Amino acid sequence: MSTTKTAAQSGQTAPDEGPKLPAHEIVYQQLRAQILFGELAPGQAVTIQGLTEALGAGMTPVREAIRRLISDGALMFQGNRRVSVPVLSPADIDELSFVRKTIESELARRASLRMNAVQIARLEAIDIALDRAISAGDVAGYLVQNYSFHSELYACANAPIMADLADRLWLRFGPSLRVVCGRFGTQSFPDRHKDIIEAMRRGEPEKVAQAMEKDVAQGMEQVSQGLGGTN
Amino acid sequence: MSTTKTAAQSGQTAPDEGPKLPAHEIVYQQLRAQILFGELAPGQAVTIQGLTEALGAGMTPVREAIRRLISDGALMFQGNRRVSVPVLSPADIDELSFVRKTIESELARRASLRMNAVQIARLEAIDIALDRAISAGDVAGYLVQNYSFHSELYACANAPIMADLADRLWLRFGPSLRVVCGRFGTQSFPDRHKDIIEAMRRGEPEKVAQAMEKDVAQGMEQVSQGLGGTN
DNA sequence: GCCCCCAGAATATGATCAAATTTCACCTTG
DNA sequence: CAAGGTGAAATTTGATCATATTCTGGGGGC
Repeated sequence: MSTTKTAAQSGQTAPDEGPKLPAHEIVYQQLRAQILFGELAPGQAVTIQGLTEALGAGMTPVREAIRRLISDGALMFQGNRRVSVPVLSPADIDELSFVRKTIESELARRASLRMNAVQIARLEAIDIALDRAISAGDVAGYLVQNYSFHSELYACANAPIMADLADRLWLRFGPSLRVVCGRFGTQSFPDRHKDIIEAMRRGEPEKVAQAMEKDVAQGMEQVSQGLGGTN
Repeated sequence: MSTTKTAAQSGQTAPDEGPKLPAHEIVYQQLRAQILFGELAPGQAVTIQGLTEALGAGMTPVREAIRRLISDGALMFQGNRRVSVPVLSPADIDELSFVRKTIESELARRASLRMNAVQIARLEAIDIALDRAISAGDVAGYLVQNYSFHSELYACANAPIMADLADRLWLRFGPSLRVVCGRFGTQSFPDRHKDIIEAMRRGEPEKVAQAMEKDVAQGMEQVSQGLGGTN
């Protein structure tokens, strides 16, 4: 009768990594990061068994994570039980560009109506880190900081559905963006993030939205150009 | 709708029956239809084991289907491992309305540039069936035909990403739409579908897009009004 | 060159483990 | 004495794993 687990959860405040979140969630986050930041190339095949040993996880969590990512558009169900990273066509990029421009500019508009000085400062800090990554030619760092900038901004918009949609869209062009940056580097940006921050400090939501639309348009244009040659 | 079990091993006499699609896909489609057409109410709890016996399927297919639907926004992961049908807040409806207006009007515009007379006729046939359902007070039929109208239209737009997004959005307000229709009936529509078809025959994409935007706005307004009282 | 057979991977099942909510008895309190 | 709250046990439900089955694709034999 005294065989109950007494030693397990005594006062441990657990320096352990998250014992709280389930395995399929961890696998999902890991795969998501790999796709967002370009560790998986467009067209690359993804197998369940490959991931089970690569991530040291069981089969069921990997299966569920893959299902979610397929639903996100981050992975593609190539008919015959095969799963791969999607390759973007020019038409796909065109669609993504349209949707991103409308949704993300609206998110930026809404965020600008709610952000306080502290939040804007945090955004600026991310942008500075982004500049450092560009100067250093750190492609991975650039991708991470660029995503952080947008993600942090959208988190302030108080619009969970649109923020979720925007997040999903990033998963679709993450691999391709990585390819383009690896091919041509990270320069060639007249940084619109500065415009966004400036307009935010002035309290001009329309200017913020316009700057965001330009930022998105530039980004998608770069992807379009970069993929035009080959692929 | 008592879905009898053992839909998996249908006889080999019918080659159409579906020996090709896996079980988790079937479960996904069934659940998707139940959500879209309001067999599940907002706020209702969804359990894995409940679905396994209700649909006569195994546990793994049900789990994967639920993951996909959570990713679609059709189901909600209520923190402590519980899954339920989301309840829409007014802010949610506002977001959905904005996104639907932009995406679906663009889809309608693109579709109108590509549709031929046969496709338009098919659309009109759906709209006639829709009118019949309204006249008969057939709420389920109304929901099905209304979805068919939009779905068929978007399938002609040659824009898979946006069509996919639109489909996902429908899953979010399907249950609430059902509640509203069950509460107030299906009348009160000055039918914008007629305007869409008319503008399409005339070859006026902008008119088509505008009519679609109004149709969406009316629909979301109705949901907003209908949910205002309770819930 | 075509067909059959085999290997490998994905799908599906059931069992087992862990967690959370619920139930219910017992104690405290008005 | 009755009513309400607290705590642990029990049931319900979700998560994970090991295993069996099925399907796809390719290679060898005819």
